[in-house]
Amino acid sequence: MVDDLRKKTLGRKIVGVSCDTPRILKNSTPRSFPSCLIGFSIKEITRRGKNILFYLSLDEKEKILLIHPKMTGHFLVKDKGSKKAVNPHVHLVLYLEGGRTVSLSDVRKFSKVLLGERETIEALPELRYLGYEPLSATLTRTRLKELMGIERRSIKKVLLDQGIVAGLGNIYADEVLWHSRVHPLRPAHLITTQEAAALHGALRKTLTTALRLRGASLRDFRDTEGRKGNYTRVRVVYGREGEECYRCAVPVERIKIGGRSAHFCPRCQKR
DNA sequence: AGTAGGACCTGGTGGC
DNA sequence: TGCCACCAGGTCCTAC
Repeated sequence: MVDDLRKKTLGRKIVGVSCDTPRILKNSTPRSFPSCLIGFSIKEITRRGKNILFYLSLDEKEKILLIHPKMTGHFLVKDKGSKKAVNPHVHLVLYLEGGRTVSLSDVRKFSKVLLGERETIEALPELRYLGYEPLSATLTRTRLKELMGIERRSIKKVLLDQGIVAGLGNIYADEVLWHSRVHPLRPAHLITTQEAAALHGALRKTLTTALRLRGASLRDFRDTEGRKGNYTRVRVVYGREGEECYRCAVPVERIKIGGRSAHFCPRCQKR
């Protein structure tokens, strides 16, 4: 998402803003929000965990627009005169100089939008308490093993905890556990050094592949052109309940862990 | 400390 | 075809 947004919007000035769903604006109103953004240019776009950060500037002034797309939010970028169908789930639009628009589409309206000064945004608990970036060099396999060592919760819950590793969601957590041959209910502190190494490798490989294939789209995700991601081509367990495990042919099972579904192979993922 | 359950929303799917 | 129950990639809150 961020790569696409960077390519298409960096350096452009915001000339208009509209929002039809006040509840997604967590610290402003549809009335105050536009005037806070108009005139600012998009200087940089980054990401921390699942939060997308737009760094904006106008003369000496700087602001950050934080957007968390939650489960179903995604961005669509269009040029003036685009013939693409109007998406009925667009709830926020940034109109850029030159006629380009950046729209936030979200069927379930769970997206979260926050606007503020750099210090305000960076101090927010949703950013401050985030854990390691899974692909950063600082998350070594040794460090991952240490992190797991102090957690008595199930490994699945721990992988989904953004305060430990930031950015993994339900699909990739299941995928990573299958590749690591670790059962999702295994208490995290009981994983072996070898398993931690497998987990570390699977985490890196799964996410790198997912990025290369531009996302999963097992449900709603679309890129900024409205296209689906291709991760389904390499997906191994998520959503394959009842189908044969690719390693041992035993049917994939699905259980609930912390209210979310977990898919795994009961034979090759060790409890 | 950890987890379950509900809340926030809408739409897709499968069963009858 | 229509209706209904159930399910959903995230996170936050309360209650146990």
